Amino acid sequence: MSLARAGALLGNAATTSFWDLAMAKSTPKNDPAGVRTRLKAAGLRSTRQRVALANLLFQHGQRHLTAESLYAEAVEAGISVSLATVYNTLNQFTEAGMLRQVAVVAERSYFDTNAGSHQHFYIEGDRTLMDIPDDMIAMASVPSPPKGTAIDRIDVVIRVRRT
Amino acid sequence: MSLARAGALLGNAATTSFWDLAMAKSTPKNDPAGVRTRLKAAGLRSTRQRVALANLLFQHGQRHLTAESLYAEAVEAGISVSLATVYNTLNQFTEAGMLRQVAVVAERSYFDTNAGSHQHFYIEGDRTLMDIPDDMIAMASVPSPPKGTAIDRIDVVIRVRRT
DNA sequence: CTGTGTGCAAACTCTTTGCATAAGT
DNA sequence: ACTTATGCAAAGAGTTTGCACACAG
Repeated sequence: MSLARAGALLGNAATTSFWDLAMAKSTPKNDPAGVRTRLKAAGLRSTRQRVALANLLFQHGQRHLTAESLYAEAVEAGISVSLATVYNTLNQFTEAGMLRQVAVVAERSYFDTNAGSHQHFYIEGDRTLMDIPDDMIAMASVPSPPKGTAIDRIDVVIRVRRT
Repeated sequence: MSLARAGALLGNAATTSFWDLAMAKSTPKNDPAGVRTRLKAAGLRSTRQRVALANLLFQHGQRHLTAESLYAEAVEAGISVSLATVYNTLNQFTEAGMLRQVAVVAERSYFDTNAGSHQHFYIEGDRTLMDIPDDMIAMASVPSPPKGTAIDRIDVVIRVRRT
């Protein structure tokens, strides 16, 4: 497999986030963030909670979060929403391709507002994720998948600790 | 970063498993598997349960398992052990470097009897892990870690699905 | 003997679900 | 109106912990 192809699999091609798409498309007057438009496109009703959470997620520009952290943010922002709804919403957004779920540690699910294929640093002491700039990582060779299977995606997590 | 160095970080150097070490070292008469010797080296008492589990883990040659699957195996084999002890033992072995914990999905912890640095396929439908042969994967470039941190290890999971 | 390991059940964390109520289209 | 989403609490998975008893060194 060529390096170019391997690079593409790791997301070295420019990634387009949900947010970029939303902004590039129509932004009606009462939908400054384009969130309602985007929800409709995903077949999701624009409920108060979903719009509020989507705004928190994509407007505020936070990139990595857990259900608990988003819930805390919502409470902080005075949004009336239950933790269960936060979980449901994160799962629906993930299913709709607006978020990406990242497995780094067993005890917690991380969601990334950049749904494009890209890779992560995980800072062990901080329980924090950081994006790895696309042009800074590439695979030299990618193994062929086991017979009868096709590659869905490649996840690279570089675990670092404070020195 | 050179390719050679990047390769090493991905575990392209020959990896030596706990089992190989145990076999290479002393194998006393009443310890055909070398497990008791190895436990002592790790500062762990050779209790009936630990020896039995270690034998299941390293003698039988199973590579990837969860706490539940090891517990099921133990019950099957007629070993009297509790699920809590299986969890404790897996964690102790991991801490001692005899096992490696792999994060692939949020809902389950996988343990790998190959504690050396190497990478994995994850077959999504099957919830199954497969090792990637060391010489089949390499990074072309590895980003420098964030300031004030050092790379602990790099995990690559290639998610595949059946076609 | 002495101290560590084990078993059990209960606790805990994270996440999902059931059902009545609320709200979007 | 009609249907889907929400909130709450309860259930559920996976994992850890506390304490009395068992056992290895």
